[in-house]
Amino acid sequence: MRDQFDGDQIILENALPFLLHGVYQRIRGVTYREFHRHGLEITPEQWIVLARLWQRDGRSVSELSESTLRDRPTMSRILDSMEKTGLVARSVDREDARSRVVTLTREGKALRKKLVPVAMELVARLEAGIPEIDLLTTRRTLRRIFENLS
Amino acid sequence: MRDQFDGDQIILENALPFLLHGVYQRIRGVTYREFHRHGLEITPEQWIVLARLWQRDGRSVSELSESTLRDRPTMSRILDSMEKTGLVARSVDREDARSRVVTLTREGKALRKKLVPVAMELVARLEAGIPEIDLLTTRRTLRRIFENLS
DNA sequence: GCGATATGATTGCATTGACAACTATCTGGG
DNA sequence: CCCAGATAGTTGTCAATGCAATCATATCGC
Repeated sequence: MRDQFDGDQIILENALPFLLHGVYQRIRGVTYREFHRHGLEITPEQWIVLARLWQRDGRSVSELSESTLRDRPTMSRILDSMEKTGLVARSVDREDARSRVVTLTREGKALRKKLVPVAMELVARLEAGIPEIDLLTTRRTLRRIFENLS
Repeated sequence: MRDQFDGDQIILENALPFLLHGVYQRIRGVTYREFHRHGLEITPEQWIVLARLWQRDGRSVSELSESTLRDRPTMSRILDSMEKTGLVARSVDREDARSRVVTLTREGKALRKKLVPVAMELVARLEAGIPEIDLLTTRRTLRRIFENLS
């Protein structure tokens, strides 16, 4: 606390929200450019959706929304663009006509082999030289912050 | 690494980029609503700009862009909205006609007394129950990741 | 002093994202 | 069986963001 506020003077450099935003933006930018450098016309947000569908294909929009931490309207539009570029298809759920089943196209499935190695390289790069214990502490702390704000 | 990829199976829950995004989104949302709950019609991004100007008033758009980790077009537009709501004013720099000097209005200055306590409450809430040492490790790790991607 | 180049700022375009409103469909109480 | 309320999804609006392009002004080399 005292490292982020000195009286009513604000020390942004030490503020976790500021750091988190900066680090995430940088990760996102590097990821985006790395995908495109490999000729993969995909955004990091679409990559998350693909990752979920590779785990288990045929999910609803709501389920994708929750499991990727995006709200439903956002997921709906991410799927719009993925449908337009031919990565996924939406069809009406036979058991509930309100619901849509999102499935990977052949192309969406095929991307896995290309994207996963790029993602692994990126993770290796961003974690380089950081002790495993610090990474564990960071994850635990981030999860705790998340819960604190629930 | 192995906690995020199991073969070519992806475990999003352990992926730092995924965690960072989720935590930041939640912080941003809570901050936004907390400001508005107090009748402060301000976005978290505008709050960062104000914090910088409270430290030292009269900065250029570029300087604000760099010190808040936003790109220049983004800063330009954040300033548009802040100018519209009367928080800041832009004027031409006397020493360099390309440059604009951004200054706080009376209202922009006055917000400090209201916003800082709300921000301090938020920081206390998000850090609640987390050992100081873990917060330090987390900050150090985030900075290291940031540098790794430079 | 002039032209090439660099820099500061803005604008255009597309995506992500929050929130509210709306449509379609389902489910439960009577 | 029908209506009220809940749920799934989409659309509208607005702000934040990235990238490319543009415009104005400065600066550097000759």
